[in-house]
Order: sequence, then C-alpha cells, then structure tokens
Amino acid sequence: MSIVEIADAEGGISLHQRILSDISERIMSGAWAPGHRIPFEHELSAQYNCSRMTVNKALSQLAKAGLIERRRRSGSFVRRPQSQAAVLEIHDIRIEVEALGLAYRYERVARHKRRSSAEDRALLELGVAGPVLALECGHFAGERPFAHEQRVINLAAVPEAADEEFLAIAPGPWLIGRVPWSEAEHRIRAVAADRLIAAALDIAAGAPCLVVERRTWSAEHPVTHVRFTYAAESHTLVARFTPSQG
Amino acid sequence: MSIVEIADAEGGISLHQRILSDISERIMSGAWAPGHRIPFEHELSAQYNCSRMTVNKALSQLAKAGLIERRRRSGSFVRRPQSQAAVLEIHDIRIEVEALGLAYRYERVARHKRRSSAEDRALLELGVAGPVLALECGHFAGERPFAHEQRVINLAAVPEAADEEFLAIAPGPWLIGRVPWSEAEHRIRAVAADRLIAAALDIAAGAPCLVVERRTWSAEHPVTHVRFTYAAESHTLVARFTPSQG
DNA sequence: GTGACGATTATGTATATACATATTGAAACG
DNA sequence: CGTTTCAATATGTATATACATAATCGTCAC
Repeated sequence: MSIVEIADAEGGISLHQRILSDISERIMSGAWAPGHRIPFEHELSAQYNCSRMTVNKALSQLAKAGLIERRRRSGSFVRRPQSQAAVLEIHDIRIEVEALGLAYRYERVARHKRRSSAEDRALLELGVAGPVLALECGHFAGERPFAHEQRVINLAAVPEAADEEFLAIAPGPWLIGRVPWSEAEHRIRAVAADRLIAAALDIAAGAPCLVVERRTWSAEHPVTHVRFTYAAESHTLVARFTPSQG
Repeated sequence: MSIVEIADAEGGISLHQRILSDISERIMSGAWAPGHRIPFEHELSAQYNCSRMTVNKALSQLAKAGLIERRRRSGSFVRRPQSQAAVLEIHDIRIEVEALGLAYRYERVARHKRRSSAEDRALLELGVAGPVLALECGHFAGERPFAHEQRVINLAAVPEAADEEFLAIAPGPWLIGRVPWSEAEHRIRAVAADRLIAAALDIAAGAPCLVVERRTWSAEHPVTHVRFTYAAESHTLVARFTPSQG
C-alpha cells in the first residue's frame, strides 16, 4: 500500500492513519520541504492528545514508506524522494483482452520437451543442463492476433509441467498459484518483427513490436522465461508511481 | 531474562521482524499454500512466548504487504498473489548513458512559450487554457543520438520555468528538486519512427522505437508531460519485483 | 424449521508503562 | 587543550491491558 493510498483514506478512520495522512499531506504539498524536521513524537502526541505509541505507529509507517527519515536523538526529517520507481502492473492477457470488450482465445502452437540448449540456459540463467519445456502460444482478441508467447519452463523446478499439454490453459495462469515465485525481472523493449513474429501477429515484417520478457525465480531456482510480443498498436504498458518507496 | 534478550541472541533483529520473516518464508516456500489459515495471534504469541501486540505488528505488516488476508473472527489466510506488479526504475538519462561508459551530451533543439493548444491540454489533462512551455531536446551517447525528448510544462504550475532557457540543463533534472510531485503516470509502447523522430535519432523512417511517456502531477495540478523516444536497439527498460517483506 | 438474539471469538485500535539503544552536548578530568 | 565520561533525549521495541468491531455459532422462542 502506498502512502498516497493511505493518505487518501481520510474519512472516519483510525487515529494513527489520520496522523499519517496529515503529515504526508504537508510533505506532498511542499509545506514541509525536504530536510524539515517534523515535530517530535511527544509533541505530536500532545497535539493529537494521544499516546506516543500511536504517533510512533504513524511515523514508523512513513519511515518505511521512505517519506521521512528517523534519527535517534535528533528527530524525524522529510526526505527527498530519490529513485524514480514506478509500479508496473502486468495483467493476465485474458483479463486485458476482455477489458477491451473483445472475445479472448488462446491457442497452443507448439510444445517441445528437450534437454536445455545453450540458449535456454542463457534465457533462464541456468547453470547446469537439465530438461526444459519449450512452448509457443498465441493469444487472440476477437479474430485478430493480440500477442505471441514464447516460453521456456525449467522442468527441474516445475516437474508437474511435463505432464501438462497446455492446450486448454495458458502456461501463465497455470504457473501462477502453482509455483510460489520469489523474484521476477522484466525487460521491455521495442523490436522490428521478424518473419516468424510477423506471421504470428499478422503484421508486416519489420513492423514495430513491443516485447515484454519476464524471468521468474522461486527460492533462487529459475522457473521460467517468457517473451510476449505485441503488435505496436495493440498494446501500451501503463505504470503509475508515487514518490514513496513503499 | 527478557524476550528481547532471547531475540537478540538468536538473530540480532527485532522479534516482530523474526516472526514476520518466519511466516513469509513459509509462504514463499509453498509450505503454506494460498488459502492456508495461519495460526491465530494468541497461538503465535504462545509459540514465540511474546505478547499478542508483537504478533499483531508482524501480521499487520504482512497484510499490508498483501501476503496474507485477515478476517475478523475467522483468522488470517495466505493470499493468492493476484496482480503482477513490478517496480520499474526510471533513471536520469545522463546516468543511464554514463553507466554505459559513454560520454553524455545534451542539446536543446527548440523552445516555445505559448498558450496551451488543445493538444497540450490533452497531454497535460489540463482543464482550462493557460501558458505552457514546449521543449524539444536531444540526448546523445558519444556522438550517437540516444533519445529524443518532447516536453510540455504547465507554466501555471511552474512559473519559474518561463525564465529558464534549458540550454545547459535538461528539463528533467531541472524539474526534479524544484517541484514536489505527488503522482506520475507512465505509458510505454512501441512505435514506428516518423520523419521527425527518424531525423532526430538518425535512423530510418518506420524503424521501431520505444516510447516512454510520463505525466506528472503535484498536488492535483498537472506539471509536465514528456515523451522520450529511443531507437529500438539503444534501450531496454528493466523492472524487478520481489514480494516485499513489509 | 427458522428467525432472533446473545455468547463467543479473532482481529483492530489505543493506552500507559518500561527499558533498550543511539547520539548529542556538556561537564569532568588528566 | 584534548579526551573521556556521563546525563539528557528521541527513537525502537515490547508488555499488559482494555475496549471496539465484526463475524460466526448455538440456543431458544415462535
């Protein structure tokens, strides 16, 4: 939960949330500039006529969200937000397509079980060779191709995947909920469609495409690498951010 | 012997953090699957031989982080990860170029002060007409164009910008630190280079480009809209996500 | 049966209190 | 004069307690 969300809920809510939103309001508006020392806990507890614990709860949350910095014996100070971090939501393609009011269709194009090639190992950042499942899938919005999916699953990490054909269910939704993932990395870039992608998306070769690659780890073990390719017009990623590092 | 002394001897960190990490460990590893009911506060406080408040602090943080869901009278349950959100870090272009080991150069191409056009108001999501500053800038890595910047600044929100030529400093760094921003939105997509962009980036017209658009607000007021266009090969956005531990 | 109602239970919030810890500034001392 | 020591102070963590709130369960009257 971001500070803004916390701050937004200003209605009939708990006292420590009110204190939190009051303070974040003053920081956001610039009334308390970076470096400003905010009142001590005992001052705020006097102002709000509450215990120090209640103030402490609010200030601790502000500190964890990165809005303020706390120093023993010195007090709490407004921080300047430094890293521009955006929260990028990546939705299920089915949801995305249906949100556009179009019929979603999924199609498994190809499925190969094999020992990992050097390329597979590079994609998965896998040290040793082992069995992998390579998948190629199409996602359609109405009759038009929406996205093309190329995926490699590390069967050492997800052995159950070897028995799944992925004809009815896409590998993304299948993996979610089955494999608890601990880390993920996205790479987003623009590319020109090669012949394979052009055919799959029914666009001209060389046309611009948005590529989203995702690598997922579960407890240090590489799970899967997936590359989604979207035709340029069909897709925009939207990310929102607030100055907090919540 | 106090609880604090025990905790200090075992981990060095605080007790509620230890409880928090113990639980999130079990969730991540899959030992506690989604839907699993985690022990009640009073059970955990007995297990850890601490007060309910300490357990409550840990569980509240897990709930805020989205790892568990709490229901009165029923208990706390492991949640299924639903929205795949990634933290997308967007760096200063200078930093980015210099990280590649290349010399950074900035160039202001054009600067116009004008009343906002309908297009400007659409970009800024501005209701009423008012003065804006339109800028066009080039960012270079070595001798090669790296990114092209097209920006509109709402002079009603940032009047000081009217007196700045932006010849020596890029508008991005200038704005950061001067305007406390409260919210921003990114849109990321792939486009084919039009003639203007092709000339600016020294690529062929129609070549794929990555476009990052950013809109910034400060306390409900639109501040700026900026569009960065990168040649496809020159740029990849990277986003990482680790389920947080509150 | 079934609907009303109260008991039970788990979480949510807040309190007063206590002691730990880090840091600052000033006093004491060699 | 410089260094050490110590007290003051603000935050950090934990406790025991209290009452509020929401949801669920069982009982009892109708």
